[in-house]
Amino acid sequence: MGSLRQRSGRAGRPRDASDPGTRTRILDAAEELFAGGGYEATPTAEIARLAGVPKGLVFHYFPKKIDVLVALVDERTLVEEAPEVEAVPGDAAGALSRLARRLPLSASPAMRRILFREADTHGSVRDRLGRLNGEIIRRARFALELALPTARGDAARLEVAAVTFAAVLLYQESLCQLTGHHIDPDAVAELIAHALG
Amino acid sequence: MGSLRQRSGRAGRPRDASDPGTRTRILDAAEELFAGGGYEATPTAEIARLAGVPKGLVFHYFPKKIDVLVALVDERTLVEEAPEVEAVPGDAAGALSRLARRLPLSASPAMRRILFREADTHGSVRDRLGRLNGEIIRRARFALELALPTARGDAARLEVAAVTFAAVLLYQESLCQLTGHHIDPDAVAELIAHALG
Amino acid sequence: MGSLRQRSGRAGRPRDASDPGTRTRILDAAEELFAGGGYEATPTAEIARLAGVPKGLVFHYFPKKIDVLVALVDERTLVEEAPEVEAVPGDAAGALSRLARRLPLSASPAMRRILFREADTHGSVRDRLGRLNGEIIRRARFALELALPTARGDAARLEVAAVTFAAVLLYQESLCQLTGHHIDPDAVAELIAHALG
Amino acid sequence: MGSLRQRSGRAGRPRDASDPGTRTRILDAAEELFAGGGYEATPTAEIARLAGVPKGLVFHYFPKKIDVLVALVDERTLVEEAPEVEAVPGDAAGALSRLARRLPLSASPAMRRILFREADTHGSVRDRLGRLNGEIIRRARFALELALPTARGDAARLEVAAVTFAAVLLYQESLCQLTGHHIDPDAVAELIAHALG
DNA sequence: AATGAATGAGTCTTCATTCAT
DNA sequence: AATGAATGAAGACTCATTCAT
Repeated sequence: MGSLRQRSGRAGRPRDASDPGTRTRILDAAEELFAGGGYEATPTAEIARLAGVPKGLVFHYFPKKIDVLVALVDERTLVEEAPEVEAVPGDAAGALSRLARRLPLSASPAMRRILFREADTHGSVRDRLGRLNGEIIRRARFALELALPTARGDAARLEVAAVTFAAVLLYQESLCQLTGHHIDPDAVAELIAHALG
Repeated sequence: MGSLRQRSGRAGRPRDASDPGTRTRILDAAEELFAGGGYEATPTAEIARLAGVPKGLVFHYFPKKIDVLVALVDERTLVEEAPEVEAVPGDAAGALSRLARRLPLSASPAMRRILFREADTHGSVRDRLGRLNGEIIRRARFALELALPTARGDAARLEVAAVTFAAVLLYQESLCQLTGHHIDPDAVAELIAHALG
Repeated sequence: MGSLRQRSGRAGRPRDASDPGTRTRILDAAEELFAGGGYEATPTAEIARLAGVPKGLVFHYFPKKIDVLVALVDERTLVEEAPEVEAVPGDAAGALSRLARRLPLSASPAMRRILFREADTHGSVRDRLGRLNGEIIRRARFALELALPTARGDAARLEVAAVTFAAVLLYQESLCQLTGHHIDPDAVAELIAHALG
Repeated sequence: MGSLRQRSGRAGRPRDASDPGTRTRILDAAEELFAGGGYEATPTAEIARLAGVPKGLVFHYFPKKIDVLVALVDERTLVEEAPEVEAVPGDAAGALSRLARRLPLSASPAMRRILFREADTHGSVRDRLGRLNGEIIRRARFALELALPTARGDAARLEVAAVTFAAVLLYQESLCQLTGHHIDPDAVAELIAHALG
């Protein structure tokens, strides 16, 4: 909150070089508000106010309110091109930790909260979350396979390890925020590595 | 205009022996609807319709809509009196699995989904979720200590194991529903036991 | 249920030259209705109907119903800049009568009725009424002092005269309406002048 | 407030000697609440709660809510049998002052506030207020005629004096409450006597 | 593209009133 | 007479959405 520039000027103002553009400002505002109070609880008028644009303009860029959420999810939770996994054979914990730090999410913490919160009610958000989770699992599995060539035999356990780690990675913030209990991905990585080692 | 409101009213029907009671029917309906579409998206009128009671009666029992949610959380997510943990020394996986099957939650899956979904926006729900999580962590830790007397030395790792397992337990349904990826508590129990063993 | 609310909207008609403006029309309607049936007994929908605007527009200009009353009191019961009191020495009755005709109230009779009726329950209205009364008392006292320089010695009686006259002025309409008994400010002015003369 | 006995017992309880009776307790509660917040703003449920009786019982005694107000006005604002006016010839001020102290109103201050507040909207209340005012005017006129036999010639001025004094008497509390300005009936009596003297 | 007044369906909530017990 | 659950009409207020300018 308070991070967005307020724009009090009227129409026709020349675009400032540092002006991120109206559409972007609207999305910035929506991201902040959806993460804070949730999609349902955020009136479009509030988005407009925080973005510093007139109410009607939001509907110029996003004909329906849901389009704002869809755009946010589409544009701000990209699954990045798979970076190479640097796996040192034998160092499963390190491989997972590195994965954690390169989450294939260009998503801000705010976007991650939005993903969880709205997945329940909005199919497109749920799809995106599912795909993200799948991608993380895939990479965790791959990292573990690289780090522990000998463990390949126990595919089932490896899968469980990958799924568990993915869950921890994606949910860590929600977990902390909702339950008040911290969970440290690195420690979990270490635990899992031990289980497989 | 300016005159007195004229209103008509009628009294209720006799209570059937198998009737669980109006208040219970309202809570049943609310549980179903909140779990399905969420608290915000569920009009009180819808609760009344599903419960088979007139709209006004919902407010007779629950003066504010939020009171329905609070009652649900208060009455249907009880942390049960700690049952004895049956821990066979050496069998950490079994101890955790048994814990999973005796979740100190009298909560239905629906209630668990409600807990997560609404914890974000409703403090009292969040409190309850935090307490539940804390309780599960405590019991998991205790179960592990009983099952693995020798592991007591590594308190930190034990804690990570407990926290991870609690997260999996509480979130399993949300995880599955939101991401489409199943996570099997028993397999995770086995994984964790291996890590500590 | 659980889906997004679909709504339809339409935009407003062009403004006629003789159109006093929507906000003004709403206030006009509210003034009439509040004076007639009272604030509590007037639904906002009724205000909208009389003003010829859709229900929602009332809330566009006045977010809460009470804001309509407050705006009415703020904007339509102005205490005018003190006009000169024309006092002919010796003519106290005339001075008071002239004061009566220049009540420092731009308030219509309707607004005066509203002031009394709602002062009971709405602090801001009560404040305004108190200030008006104070102003009238002040002017009545001043007028009497100018008209009766010799009476200045008896300050207490002059004060009682001013207070009584102010009460009659402010309440005359309510008195008549509520009790059915007319009270003529000029006659009271004459009576009071006699008492001081 | 707090002056009414709370009755928590159930039906069939023997009537205590000091028990004023259910009907009376309901009226007591209503008087307090109507004077405090007004008739419209007082739910019948609130009356029942303050009276310490179940909601349904209010409607047993008073089938419609308005009947409570009507009963209050009928039974608690009696115009007393005219007491003799003690008028000392020549002492008009004293005659009026004595009248003020024997207001032909057995009404409590609370009832007087109710009379004014609800007269606007409820015909029967307005009637009663009109009759009271008429009675006070009549007595004031009579008192003045007795005290100032010589003033009889000026009937019009005497009438104005009576009307003004009646207004002050009836409205004194409302005036003070609404405007914050005190008005002293004795001082007004003195003023009026001077005008006629 | 920009603006904000206009629209009205929908939501929560209140409350007088009835009636079986 | 006593009790409180039951009923539903009405009212305040919200908000996505449209459109003239």
